[in-house]
Amino acid sequence: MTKPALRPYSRYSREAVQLLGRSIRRARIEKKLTVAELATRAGLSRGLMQRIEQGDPGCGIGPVFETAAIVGIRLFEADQAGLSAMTAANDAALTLLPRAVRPARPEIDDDF
Amino acid sequence: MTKPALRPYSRYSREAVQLLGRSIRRARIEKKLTVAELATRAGLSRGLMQRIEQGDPGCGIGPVFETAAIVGIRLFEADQAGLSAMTAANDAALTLLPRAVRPARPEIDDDF
DNA sequence: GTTCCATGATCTGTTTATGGATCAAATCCT
DNA sequence: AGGATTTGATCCATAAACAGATCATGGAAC
Repeated sequence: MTKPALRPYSRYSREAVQLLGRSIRRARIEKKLTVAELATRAGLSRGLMQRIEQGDPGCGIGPVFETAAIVGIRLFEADQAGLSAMTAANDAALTLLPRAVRPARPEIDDDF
Repeated sequence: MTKPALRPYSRYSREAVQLLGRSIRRARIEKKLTVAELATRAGLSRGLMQRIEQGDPGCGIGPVFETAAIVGIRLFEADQAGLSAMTAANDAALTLLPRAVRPARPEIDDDF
C-alpha cells in the first residue's frame, strides 16, 4: 500500500522539481563533492540534501535554490545581473497593473 | 531588533525566489485571478499563496512550482516535452558518472 | 579480495510551515 | 463618494519539515 500524495501536483511541476534535483546531483558529482560536503556548504543537513536531490516537493524553495546556486546552476538562465534586470522589469510591469483584482462575473444565465 | 535570518541565503538565490514569486503575482493579475482563486486552483491556502508571491524561501518548492505552472510560467524555459527531454539527457549523463564520490585528497604538502 | 567511506534509509525530537479564521486597510467599480 | 471585496496581516492548532544520530549497503581505491 503506497502512501497517497498529500497534494496532487501536476506532472509538469513534479518533473520540474525532479529535474532540478537531479541536475544538482549531477553538478555535485562533476565537481567531486560529497553529499555531506555540499550540505555543509549550503548550511543544511545531509538528510535534506538527499531529499533535494531526489526531487522532494516538500523541500523549501530557499534551500533548493541555494544548493543549485552553489553547484553553479543558473536559475532562469540568468546571472546575478540578469536576475536584477528581470526583477526590475517585472516590478515595472507590476506598477502598470491593478493592485487588486475584480474577478469577471461568471455571467449568470438564469432567465430561461 | 530585527529578527536574524535563520539561514544565510546568498543574494542570488534570494533574488531568484523573489523573482519567481513576483512573476507569479504579475501573471496572476494579468489573468485577472484573485489570490484566493489561484490558491484554490493550486489546492493551497490563501495565506501560503501570499507568502509565495512575497518570495518567502521557506515555502515548499512543490507549491511554488505548481502555482507557477498554473499561471503559465515555464520552468527552465521548457514545456512538458522539453522537461522530459532535459530529464532524459541529465539521467544519461548521470549514468556516466561515478555513483559515489571520493573527495580529492587535500594534497598534503608536508615535506619542506 | 579487502578496507574505507559515501550513500540510502530509518528513527526521534524539535522547529517550522501550513490551514483556517478573523480584522483592518486598500482598492476597484458603479 | 459609497459599497463590495480583495488584500495584507495576525493568531491559533495541527501537520510537516528539518536536524542529528544510527545502521546497512554498496561503490571506490588499493
